[in-house]
Amino acid sequence: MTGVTTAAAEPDPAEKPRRARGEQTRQLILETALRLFRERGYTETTMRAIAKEAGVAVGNAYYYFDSKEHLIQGFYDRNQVAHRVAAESVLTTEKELAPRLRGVLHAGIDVNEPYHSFAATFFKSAAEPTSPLSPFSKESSPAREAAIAIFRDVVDGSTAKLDPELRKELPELLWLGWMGVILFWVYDKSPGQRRTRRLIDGAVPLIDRMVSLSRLRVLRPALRQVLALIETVRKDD
Amino acid sequence: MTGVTTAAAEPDPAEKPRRARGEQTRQLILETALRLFRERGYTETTMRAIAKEAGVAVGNAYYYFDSKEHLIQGFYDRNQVAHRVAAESVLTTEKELAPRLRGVLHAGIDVNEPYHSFAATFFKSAAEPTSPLSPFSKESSPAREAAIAIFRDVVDGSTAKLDPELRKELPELLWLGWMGVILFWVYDKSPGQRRTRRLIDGAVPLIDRMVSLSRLRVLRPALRQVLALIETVRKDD
DNA sequence: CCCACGACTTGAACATGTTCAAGTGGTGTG
DNA sequence: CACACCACTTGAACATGTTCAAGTCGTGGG
Repeated sequence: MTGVTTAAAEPDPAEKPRRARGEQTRQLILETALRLFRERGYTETTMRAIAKEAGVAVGNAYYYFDSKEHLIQGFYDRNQVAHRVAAESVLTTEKELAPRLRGVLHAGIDVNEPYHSFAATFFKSAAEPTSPLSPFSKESSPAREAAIAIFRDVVDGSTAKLDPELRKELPELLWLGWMGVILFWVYDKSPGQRRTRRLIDGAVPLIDRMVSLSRLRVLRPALRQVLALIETVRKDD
Repeated sequence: MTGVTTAAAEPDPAEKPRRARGEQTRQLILETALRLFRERGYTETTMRAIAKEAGVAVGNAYYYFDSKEHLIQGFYDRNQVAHRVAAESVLTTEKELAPRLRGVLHAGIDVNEPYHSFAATFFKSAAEPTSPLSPFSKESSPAREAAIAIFRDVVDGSTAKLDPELRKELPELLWLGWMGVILFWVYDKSPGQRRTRRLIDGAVPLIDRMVSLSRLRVLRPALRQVLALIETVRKDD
């Protein structure tokens, strides 16, 4: 917008011949910001505080990040990677669909747990459809794809037998469900967010059962109907 | 919070002995704000502009509304009532579950349609869990109950035969689904939001079918499982 | 070696949501 | 009728995200 460095960030190091110094400052600002967010919360952390703490001018932060919200993207990306790592062990150990899914979901909550108190605060940023932080936005596309890939792994690495059509759609559906869990989690005020844990433990067997049932003859038309709906809705414009 | 008039608003006229003048000013400010929101969008409308246009001081707006976001609650309540009215005709005409539900959902979109462009802008306000504007918040409880009541009407006024347990839970589940539709609608950039219409037309028969199927013996355990999950998750803390 | 370019940095200025101490005026009471 | 109370109103002051014109400085080309 302002002819300034795009927010594409880390996963794209082959852009302009960025001098090393610049990247260093960028990281410094990001680190500082995330630390302050963790320590004081998102709203309570002012851009001035971030700049001061990082030892730069406030305008400098805006040279690297289009807005305060854009700093969250860093958090976003980081957690995505952490989720992948945390899910690793279950995905190599378990072979059945249910425990694989359960493990991945719990791992996701584990990873986010330390940030629950302020995740809620900046969650609103992600909710705005026009925001680049929205999980459905173009800018979030890489992170989204990476997240969906985890669920593809959950499905493909499992022994579950299922309709090929469903198999194709399931990862994205599970990701959507995961978004729902996150939404629930953000609103969850129970101690340790145990309601979210209960939700996961209750929903996984249910999903597992429904996936099994979907092979029943009586349910065949229903399944086709579901898949047709997805198809219809997905078509843009 | 500031010992100031609570935001309970219109549905509670039997509060403090509010002088007529006050209520008048309150309405004036609200009308002006909603008009400007519609004309220029939410973000582009400044509190100063609202005050100026309404011919009052900016501080006066804050005497009646705790924040700019609180002005949205007015919009919220109003649309709730409009939805009820718009749904009336289908609910008296149709007797089958599917068309009743379909009619109510389409009516809801109809009512919101004129505000789509800026609904997205302030949607973020509603998304923040701590915000009184959240559909799950205590403050939204009356509006939420009213909305659920519509869906209770959809179910109870229909000829559909269903498990009594499910019957009890269905209205709230349908409301939750409605929230999902709204979420989809907010993100829907297709012309006239036709994808949302397609979603409704596709999902309603599906729900109808699933409700019917739920009476099948094979699916009995699955239904029980669903209901048990709801029960478990609902328990606070 | 010098210079020009452009990446990088600065901090004051700006826009806007919000607060607050100081009124203003109508009304019920002595 | 005068007074005190209190609902209501005011606008300047404040906090904070964001912008921008003006630097600073290292580096590659002449």
